[in-house]
Amino acid sequence: MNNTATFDSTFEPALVKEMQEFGELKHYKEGDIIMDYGKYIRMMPIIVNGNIKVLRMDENGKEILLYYLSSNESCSMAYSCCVEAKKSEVKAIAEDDVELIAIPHTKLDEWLCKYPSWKNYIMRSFNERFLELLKSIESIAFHKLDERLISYLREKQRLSGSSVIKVSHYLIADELATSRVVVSRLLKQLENDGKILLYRNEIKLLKEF
Amino acid sequence: MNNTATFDSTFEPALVKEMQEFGELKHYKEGDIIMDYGKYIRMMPIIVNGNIKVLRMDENGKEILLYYLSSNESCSMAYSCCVEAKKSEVKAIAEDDVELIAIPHTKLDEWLCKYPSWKNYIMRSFNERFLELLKSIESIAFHKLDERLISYLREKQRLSGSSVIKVSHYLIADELATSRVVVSRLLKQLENDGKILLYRNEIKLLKEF
DNA sequence: AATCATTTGTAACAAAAGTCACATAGCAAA
DNA sequence: TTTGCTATGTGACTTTTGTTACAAATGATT
Repeated sequence: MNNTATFDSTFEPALVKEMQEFGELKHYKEGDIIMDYGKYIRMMPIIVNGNIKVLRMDENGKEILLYYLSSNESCSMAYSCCVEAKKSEVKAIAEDDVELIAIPHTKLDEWLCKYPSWKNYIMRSFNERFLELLKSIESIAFHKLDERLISYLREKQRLSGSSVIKVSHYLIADELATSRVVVSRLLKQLENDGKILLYRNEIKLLKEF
Repeated sequence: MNNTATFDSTFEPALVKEMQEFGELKHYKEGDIIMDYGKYIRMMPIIVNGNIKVLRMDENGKEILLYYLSSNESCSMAYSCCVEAKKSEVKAIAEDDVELIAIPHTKLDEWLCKYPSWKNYIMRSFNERFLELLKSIESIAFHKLDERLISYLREKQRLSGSSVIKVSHYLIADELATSRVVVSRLLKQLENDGKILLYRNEIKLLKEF
């Protein structure tokens, strides 16, 4: 394993060394399913680069986007699942090409007491994920679809670093837990307002957006 | 401190002893604010008996119910906030009379390495709270108000152990993040369907509910 | 009993979101 | 070029939710 440059400032040298020794560097391509509902989780991922989207499905198969994980972040859900040997309640998909370090669950506990920086990282991670879920709840409970759609597009822009977003209206509808027709309608409204341009599988955000 | 009978099966004797020594038993009356937005959190609560409701407010002051905490449970949010010396992002109110043990933040870390049962408790707590939030998201995103209202009433029934629920339509509307008129309308529908009986500040759930 | 604050009921309407049906456009493989 | 699949556009309609306004009921307090 290499590519841990960014970790050097976060973790103690001895921990970085252990991470290099016991962590396994994994690669995923865009669209790969990294974690799925009901699967046991045996390792905790720390993302080196790329973005992961985390989804939740209801009884009827409808999925909603919970949050994204980016470089240096980790899924705290995975952590507590590992420690407790639980099955996953969420699905994780590579949003683009992803490189991550898989930490075997046997080490998670050990490091918690051994390295303060690890404990802090885990706690910060729990807190961040908790806040992401709160943000998600706020978004659904307090904001109308047009606002949620705009937030969604901004988030995509932030993650990809580009104003050209490659998605179909169907995917957006899925991730916002609504229907395609509604999304098309709202997007067309944004286009009429001069905020965006619509193409097949592509949305271009203008300066006015 | 006494009243830790239920903890004996969960925690090592030595830990129970430490909890008795360092934990502070606190009492709250129904409606007391146990934790508020922006306040620093310096102790982690473990509930001995009673129920606590945890709320989240948006920018405009509207609040939504996140979940309830009952006996033996704890707010994992408080834990990570303690460790990181963060301000609270949520509000906690005593749903009925509450007794809790306040663990000072200095002990949290120490016990994590010292007592496996403590670490397990904390991890389970994180996981449970995470799942509560997922449930909350599912409820808002996938279910219509009539279904959410029914779940709400059932939860109240479960917590109070009674089929007679003492709340105003206003409170329900607040906690479900909707308006009073809508709640009254849906409740009246349930009454017409022979599922409940409506009184002032009181809802009686019938067998048919 | 009269007063008052609070809660609940309800009509009427507006806005938001969901659904159905079908047309059209874009792209790629045969 | 034709075929076919997928994506998008849009009208028409329904359902759900939100809003406003006001009436009536309830319970506590003078």
